[in-house]
Amino acid sequence: MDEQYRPQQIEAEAQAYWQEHDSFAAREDDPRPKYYCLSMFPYPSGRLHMGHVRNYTIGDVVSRYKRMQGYHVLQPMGWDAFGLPAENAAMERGVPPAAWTRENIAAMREQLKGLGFGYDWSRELATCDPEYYRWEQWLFTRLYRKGLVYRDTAVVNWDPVDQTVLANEQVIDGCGWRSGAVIEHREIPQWFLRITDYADELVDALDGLAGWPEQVRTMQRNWIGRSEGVELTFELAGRDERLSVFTTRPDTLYGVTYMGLAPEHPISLELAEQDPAIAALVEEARTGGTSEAELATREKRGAPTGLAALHPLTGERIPVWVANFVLMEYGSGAVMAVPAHDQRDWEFAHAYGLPIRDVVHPADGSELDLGEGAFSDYGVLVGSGPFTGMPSERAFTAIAERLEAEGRGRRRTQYRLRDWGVSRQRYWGAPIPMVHCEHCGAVPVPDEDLPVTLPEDVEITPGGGSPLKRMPAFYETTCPACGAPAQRETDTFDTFMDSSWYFLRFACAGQEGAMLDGRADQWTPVDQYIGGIEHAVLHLLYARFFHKLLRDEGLVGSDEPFTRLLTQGMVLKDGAKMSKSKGNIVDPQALVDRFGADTVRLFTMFAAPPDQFLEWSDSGVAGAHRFLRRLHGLVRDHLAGGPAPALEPAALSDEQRALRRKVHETIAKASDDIGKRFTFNTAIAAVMELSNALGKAQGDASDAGRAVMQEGLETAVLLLAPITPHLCHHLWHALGHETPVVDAAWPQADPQALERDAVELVVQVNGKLRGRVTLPADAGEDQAREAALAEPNVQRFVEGKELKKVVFVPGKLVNVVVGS
RNA sequence: GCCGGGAUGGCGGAACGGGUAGACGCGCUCGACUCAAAAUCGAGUGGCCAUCGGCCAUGUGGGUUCGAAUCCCACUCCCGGCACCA
Repeated sequence: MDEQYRPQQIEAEAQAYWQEHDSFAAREDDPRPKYYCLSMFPYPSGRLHMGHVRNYTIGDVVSRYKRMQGYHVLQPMGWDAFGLPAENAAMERGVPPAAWTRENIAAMREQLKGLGFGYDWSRELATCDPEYYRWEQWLFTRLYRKGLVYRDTAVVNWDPVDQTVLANEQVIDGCGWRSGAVIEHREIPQWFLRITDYADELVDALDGLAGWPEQVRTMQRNWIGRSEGVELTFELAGRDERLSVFTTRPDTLYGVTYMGLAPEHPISLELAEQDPAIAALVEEARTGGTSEAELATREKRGAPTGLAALHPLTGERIPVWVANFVLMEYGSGAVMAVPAHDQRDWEFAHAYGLPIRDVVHPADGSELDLGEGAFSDYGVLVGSGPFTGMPSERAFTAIAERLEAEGRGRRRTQYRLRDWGVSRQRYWGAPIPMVHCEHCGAVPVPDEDLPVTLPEDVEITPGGGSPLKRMPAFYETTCPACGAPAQRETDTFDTFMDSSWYFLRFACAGQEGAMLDGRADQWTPVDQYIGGIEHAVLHLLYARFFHKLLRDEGLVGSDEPFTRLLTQGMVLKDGAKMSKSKGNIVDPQALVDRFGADTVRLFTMFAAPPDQFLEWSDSGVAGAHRFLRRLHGLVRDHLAGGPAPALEPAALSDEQRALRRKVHETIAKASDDIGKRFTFNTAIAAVMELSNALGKAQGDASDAGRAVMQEGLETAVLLLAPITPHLCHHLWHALGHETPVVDAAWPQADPQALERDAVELVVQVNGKLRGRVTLPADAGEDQAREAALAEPNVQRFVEGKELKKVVFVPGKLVNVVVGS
C-alpha cells in the first residue's frame, strides 16, 4: 500500500474499475428488490456548481447505501436542456443554443464522472433531443383530443422597445432588463392544460405522501388553495350588469360596506373614459411586471365609481370602488369587502374613510377592538337580521341556503390554482405540435408527422423575438385535416413540461416506438427523489399532475411519481447564495483537482444536514481532506503489521472490549443516521469519533488488539463507502478483500458487543446539574435515588431543605426536588 | 403583500418522544518535531468568577413544567416560493 494518500490516482483507478465492470447498470431481470433513486436533473449551464455537487452527492450516497443493503438500484442522469439561458448565451456569444447546450452537456458529464457518481449512463437523455420531446408532443395531441388542452388568452410582460415577451425574471422594477422600458401588459392567445380538473386529487393525495416533508405538502396545499364558499350576485342600481363575487365568509355578508372592482374590469374600463382617477388606476394596472409578487406589493389604491350595488339580502345601497388589489384573473374581477372581518378590506377602508361595520363578535364574549385591524376569526353574528346570534359556522350554511333559495347565489368550491399555461414565445423549447388552419381552426399534428423538430441552425438577436416566427420553412405547412395551406404554431412548450416526465423516460430508455413501456411500472414510482426546496411547488406539482395524466392514458399504473422526497438546502458562502454578481462562487472542479472528489463529497455531506443551508468553508474542506489522510494512514500502519488474526470476542481485555463496543455503536449510529434520518453529517461525525478511538489504540500490537483494529477499520471503510467511494474502494482491497466494496453488504451491529455493565446517571437538584453517579446497568429507582442523595455535592444543595420529590429517568438522570 | 422555513461558542453544526447544551469538524492558544517554516503529532478552548465549585448562556419578550434549544403566545431579523429563471 502506498505511503501517501494520492486521491488522483486512487480515484482514477476506482472510476476505471466501475466503468470496466459496468457497476451501475440497472437491469430489469435482476432478482433483488428495486430501488429508484433520482436526483433532479440539471440545466446544462456549462459547469457544475456547488448546489449540483450537494444534490448529486446526497443521491449517490443514498444509492450506494441502498445497494449495500441489498437493493437493485437505478440511479440515472440526464439534462433539462431547454431554457432561456441558452438564448441569452446565443445573443452574447453568437453561438446557436443547440451547440452551446451540447457543449455544456459534454463538459458537465465529465465533471459528474470525475465526482464518482454511480449513474447508469446508458439511460442518459436530454430534453432537447427530438426523440425525447416527440413524446411530449405526442401526449399533448392526446390531451387535446381528450379536451384537457384549450386555448385562451393570458397576460404577458411586453417589452415595447425590444418588441418581445419577457420572463418575470427579466422584469426588474417593472422595466425590461435589457431595454429598461416600462413593461406593458399584453393579452395573447396561449395553450393551457386543465390542471384544475385534477385539483381535488392533487390536494387530497397529499395526505398519502407520508414520505414527503410536511412543509412541502403544506406549500402545495396552500398553492392549490381549495376553499369552500358562496358565489353570489349583486345587482347594480341603474345598470343592467350584475357583479358576481365569491366569498369564503358568507357569514359576514351583513358587514359588506363597499365593493371592489379590478381596474381591468369592463365597467372600470368604461368609466375610465370619463373619470381621470379611474383612468389612472387602469393605466397603472396596464404597466409594470405581471408577477403576483409585484402586483401584491403595490400600494393599495382605489377610486370611487359613483355606482351603487344592492345588497342581495337587505337591498341596501353599497358604494362600488375600483381597487388595484382586485385581480381580474381570479374569479370575476369583483369582490365584496367586509372591512371589519378581512384585514385587506380593513386597510383599504381605513385609507379611504369607508365605513367599517362589525357583524361577527368573538365567541367567548370578549370585547371587539377594530382599531388595530380586522377580526377575521369565526364567532357569533350580530346585526345580521334573522341570522343574528348564530355562530359563524351555522350562519355560513344558513346564509348560503337563503341565497340559493332566492336564486342569488350558490355554494361553490374555489381553487387558487389556475390552469397551466404551457405556451412560451421562445425559440429554445419543444415546438407545440399544432397547426392553425383558416378553415379547420387549430389542428393537432398527426402521430406520423411527429416529432415537430426544432430547427437548430438559427441566429438569435436581441429584440428579435423567436427566430421561428421568421422561418417560413418552419411555420409554412399544410393543414393535416383539409390539406389547405396552414401555419404551424411557433410557440414552444414551458420547460416544466420537459421535466414533468423525465423520470419515467429513464425507466424506458431506448424505447423508440412509444412514450413509455412496461418498464415504467417496473421502476417507478421513484423511491427517493432529491432536489432543491425551490422546486417545492411548481416542478413537483406539475410532475405529480403529469403522472396522473399518464396514468389516465394507461401508460403508468401508479398514482404518484415520488414516494419519498428530500428537499436539499442551498449552498451559501459568507452567508449569501453563491452568485456571479456577488463574486462568491466556489468552483467545485478546482477543489476536486486539488483535494480529490472524495474530499469534496465528504465535506459537502459533513458540513450540514441535507435539508439545511450549507455554509461553504475552505478550511472545512481542508479538514475533511486531513481526515481522509488520517484514515489512509491508520489502514497503512495497521497493514504494516501483517495480516490480522481472527477475532475472538470472549478473549478481549476491558479496553479492547470498550473499543469493540465503540465499533458497533458506530455501526448502529451510522445506520440510523444514513438509513432513517438522512443526517449524513452526524454519521460522519460518528465515524470520525471511531477513527479517533482507533488511532489511540494503535499501540496495542497484541493479537486480540490487532483483530479489533481490523474489524474497526473495515467498519469505518464500509460506513464511509457510500460517501467517499474511491478511497474506500482502495482501502477495502488493501484490507484483504477480493470483491469490491461497492458490492459489500452494509455492516450489522452485534448486540453482544453493545452490552454495558455500568451506566452513568446525572443528578440534578431542582433541575440543575449537581453531580454524577455510576451504577450497575440493571440498577433500579431505589438504588439510583440512594446513590444520588449520597453524592457529596448533591448533599450540599439538599441539606436542611424539605425533600419534595425525586424524579427518576432510567438510564438518564435523577432530579431531586427540594423546597427553598 | 401572501405561503413555507430558519436563528445554538470566534465559524459550520450536535443534542433523535421535554431530561448532562456545545458531539464532530474548522479556527485559535500552548507544547513536541525542525536551523526555520510548512506538514504532522499531543494538550487546551462558550462567557464571567473561582480552592472543591458556582453564576450566566440556545435571536427578543412572556408563559407551561420538577426540568425547555426542544412545547405555547407575542415579536425581530434572515432565507425560499409566488405560476414566463430553472
